[in-house]
Amino acid sequence: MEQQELVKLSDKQRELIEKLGVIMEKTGWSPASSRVHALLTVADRFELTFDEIREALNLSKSATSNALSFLQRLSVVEYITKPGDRKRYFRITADRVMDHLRERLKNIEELHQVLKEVIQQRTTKTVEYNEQLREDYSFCEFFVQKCKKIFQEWEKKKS
Amino acid sequence: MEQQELVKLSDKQRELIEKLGVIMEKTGWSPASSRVHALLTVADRFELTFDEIREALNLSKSATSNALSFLQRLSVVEYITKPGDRKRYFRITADRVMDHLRERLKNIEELHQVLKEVIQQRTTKTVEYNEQLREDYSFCEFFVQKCKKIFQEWEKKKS
DNA sequence: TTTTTGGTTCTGCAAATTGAGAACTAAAAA
DNA sequence: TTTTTAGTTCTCAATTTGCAGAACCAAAAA
Repeated sequence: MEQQELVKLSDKQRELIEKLGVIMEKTGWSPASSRVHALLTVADRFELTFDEIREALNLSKSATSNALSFLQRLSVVEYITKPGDRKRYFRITADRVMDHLRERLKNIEELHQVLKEVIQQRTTKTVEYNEQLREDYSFCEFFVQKCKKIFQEWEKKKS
Repeated sequence: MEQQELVKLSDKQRELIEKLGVIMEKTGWSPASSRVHALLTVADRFELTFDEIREALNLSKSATSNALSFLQRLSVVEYITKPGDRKRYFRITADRVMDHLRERLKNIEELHQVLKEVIQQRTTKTVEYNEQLREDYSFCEFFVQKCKKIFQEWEKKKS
């Protein structure tokens, strides 16, 4: 019979949750997922239980559960357990920013792939425009390759 | 009294419009905007009038108008006019891929900025996690800086 | 074996988004 | 001056999304 859990948040923390939340919403996450992620990022304890999260953000169980599944599917959040404790402790996965960017790079790789097909099927009459497209295509390639290098370089730097 | 305009699209072109469309929807564009953009990318003529666009995609005037305004606001699409012709000819703006990526980089810069605030307000008790956050922060910085270099390098390469 | 805990899934509603169709507008043409 | 053209804006209906609340479930505790 445990007493009421509580995650105390300062005004500054609440403000940061909103700011971070909006940034992640812009990348396509739902409001609830964005805020759960933000809460785990700013809270004083960085491992929070399901109920602590839902209480701190005033979410329903379903919203909390769905947000957590979503974030876990993206490998942005993981959970640990503690011996003799049935609860899960959710926390931000390390390296999440880099992984997130890697994920977004995939979108550009998709674009690159489709641009190739577009170029292949284009009429040869629009010479200048085709040149433009080829340039976009090469740029995608260049960019993706360079980004991968950036990731590698960073990993080397860390080790 | 001009005859019916027509933008002929092959099956392959229609397929590519859908593929490209989905990719752009993933970045947050509406279905209609994504398809207008895709049409302008794959059509044999790369400058199309309002009515050609709406007819080729079976859109309403309002959907066409809104999609075009949206794309013009992003500077992804522009229009030209021809002497003695009242119609506007819409087309894809050059360098759109790079500009699009630049735009997305801003999101990371925002994240970088907020991470700084998060770090400043964090309890000093979660030593390891704070280290992780600082690393994310530095990585953002590293990445943004490197990306800007990539853009510069590409521009130099072109000229 | 029943109850409690920690969460997931289902149902349904409210709000936001999207786009159709009609009304509108400004400029050019007749 | 009226009509036509080229496009914009308004209104509304149809989806879509996001989440609350309730029902549900499996494992542990009682």
